[in-house]
Amino acid sequence: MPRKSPFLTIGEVAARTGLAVSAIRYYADEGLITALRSEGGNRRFTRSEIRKVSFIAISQRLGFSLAEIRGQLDRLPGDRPPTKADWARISTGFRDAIDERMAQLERLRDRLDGCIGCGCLSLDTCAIYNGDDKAAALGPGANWVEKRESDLGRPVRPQPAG
Amino acid sequence: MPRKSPFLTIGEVAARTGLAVSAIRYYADEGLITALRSEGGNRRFTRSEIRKVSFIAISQRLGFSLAEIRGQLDRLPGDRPPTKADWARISTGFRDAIDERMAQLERLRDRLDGCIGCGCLSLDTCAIYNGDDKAAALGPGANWVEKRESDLGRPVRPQPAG
DNA sequence: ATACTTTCTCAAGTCAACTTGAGATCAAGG
DNA sequence: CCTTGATCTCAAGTTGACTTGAGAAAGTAT
Repeated sequence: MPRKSPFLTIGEVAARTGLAVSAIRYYADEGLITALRSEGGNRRFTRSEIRKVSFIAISQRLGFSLAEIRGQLDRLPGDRPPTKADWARISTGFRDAIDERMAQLERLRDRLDGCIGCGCLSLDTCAIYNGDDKAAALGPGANWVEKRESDLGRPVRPQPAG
Repeated sequence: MPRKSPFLTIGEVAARTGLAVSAIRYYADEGLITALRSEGGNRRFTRSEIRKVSFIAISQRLGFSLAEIRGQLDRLPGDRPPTKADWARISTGFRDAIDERMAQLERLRDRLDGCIGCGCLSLDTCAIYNGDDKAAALGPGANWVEKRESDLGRPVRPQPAG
């Protein structure tokens, strides 16, 4: 084990963050975090990189993709270690994102209440599916409120399971 | 185009739900929905299958995986078309799931407020990451509140961008 | 110097949820 | 019957976020 250096090995970063070594390597290769190199060529990380890894892990928990996370990390200074203020700014963005997601769910739930009443669950009329964030362009009205369920015609045979 | 039958072609199901034909086929192959067959071997769907497809699409919007959705769909009767009550029961499950997700986010947000204050974002101490739903087993305290950032030692060279 | 662990580089595999493509067949209007 | 468009099967490709494996080199304790 490496003794005493301001730099951390990939294994240490992995241990500190609880992630797999391969994940850390992946983030470094993707440029999400910065890896320096030892004389022998092994990756070495500054402590501030750990914070970035933490940021990545937490953001993923909130449902952000690595692409989105990259966008946030790009807002950090590239020439100096990020300060508390730098991180706080991004944390605030987090809070906003959470609030937004919650508001979305709340709208969804309200609409759902109506849906439980009507029991429709039809894509074209369902308020959940056709929220304000995405409107599917659909054909003429589908009638999920029982129109005529008789009129059997063509014979059928069950699908061979598989 | 098929004229007048209580059964729908895969293309009609796709058009009604706004999904791709390949997606419908995939769901049928996976057994999430039931496909009957025409004499010639083409898939034929009852109207209630559309509702299932809608259910799948909506559930995915709420962040459920197909595996979870399958679990819900399995609760529907296999021998008869689902009634309004059957669907309402599942819709209620929806509502509960949304409420749960919202509660999770709310806890997250409250914890985040503390984090913005401390500016930590450290995986082992961060309240967001170490929520009540998952506790990472980590080593002895990582000190992200600046311990000693001096003591440079081993030389390093930047990683070849790639 | 030896032994042992860690890390390295690639390449390839995994999983979910589908999509795409090839070549053949079905269905329906004229 | 013929033509056109919809479907069929089966295999393989796609994307995101990694993991796994092989074989070699680095790093550290003794």
